[in-house]
Amino acid sequence: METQSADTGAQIIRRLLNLMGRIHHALVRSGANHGLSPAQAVTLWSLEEPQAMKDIANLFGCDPSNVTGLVDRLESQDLVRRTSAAADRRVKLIELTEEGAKIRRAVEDGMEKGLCPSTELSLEDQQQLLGLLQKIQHD
Amino acid sequence: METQSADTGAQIIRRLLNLMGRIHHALVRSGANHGLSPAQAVTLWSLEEPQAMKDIANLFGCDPSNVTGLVDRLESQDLVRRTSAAADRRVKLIELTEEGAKIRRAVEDGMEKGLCPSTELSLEDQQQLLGLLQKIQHD
DNA sequence: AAAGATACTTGAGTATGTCAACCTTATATA
DNA sequence: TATATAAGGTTGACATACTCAAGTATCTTT
Repeated sequence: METQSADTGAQIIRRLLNLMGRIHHALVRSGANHGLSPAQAVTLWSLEEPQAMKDIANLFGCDPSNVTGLVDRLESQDLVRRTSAAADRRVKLIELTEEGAKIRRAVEDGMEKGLCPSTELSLEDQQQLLGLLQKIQHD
Repeated sequence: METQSADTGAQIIRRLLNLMGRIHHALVRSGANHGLSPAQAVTLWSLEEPQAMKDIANLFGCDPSNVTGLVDRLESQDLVRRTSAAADRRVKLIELTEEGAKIRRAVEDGMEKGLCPSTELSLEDQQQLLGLLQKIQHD
């Protein structure tokens, strides 16, 4: 029983890693169609809501100075804008420009076209999958 | 109905992207515990079986020349070895050394500890999830 | 007000990635 | 058979992505 459970867990991780590769690939590829590097595509993706630099760094698990460069390059393409937070002037909020939001939507569309569990699963299966994923992410 | 399905699909993608972040994070973090950079951890991970350079490039969706550098650095740490394929002498097969295999196993263990759907789902739910993931990956 | 923490930037250095040009080996076509 | 064409890898030049240590500006604590 114990070993069976561990086995299933390992298989799930393997499957998820594989799936992760496909999703990441779809995101990067769709971003590339709009002139984005992989890191830029991921950054833009995470900016549905404005975020502080430190939150982005935290999300990516990288050094804050790395985010400085990332945002610099996105800003020089007018996809993103730094604004100072009123409450704490140390904080810089990063938000999409109109152009950035447009590209983000285009990337999102491209992803759904390139990779669509919906097309591969019945509606029932989709809802079951969603339910299980929600259970995992109860944090 | 149509829109409900599209909605579910979008939610699934969002959940999976979130989960993807966690898994990738766990892999990178576990790799870092063994002195591996993110790209090196992913590369080692994909070498359960020996792979040709071009297969790795294809898997990562990157330029072949990039793989040259990756493998160079792994080889200089004695984690990986280039061997010529007998059938086609253009091809170079990359395989783990004993040391490389050891670290790969350690990384795998670390990942399962750091991130374990098994601990968050009942055995039934795990098997259901595995079944759904298998349906998605019928390729 | 002084000391310490937090958010971000800068500069130096490495790793990761692309592209174009090249060498070697296979394969196709004449 | 010869010759062209393609495929797998490497190299060199360059942009990007990353880390670390040090620095600036702004809170927060005492």
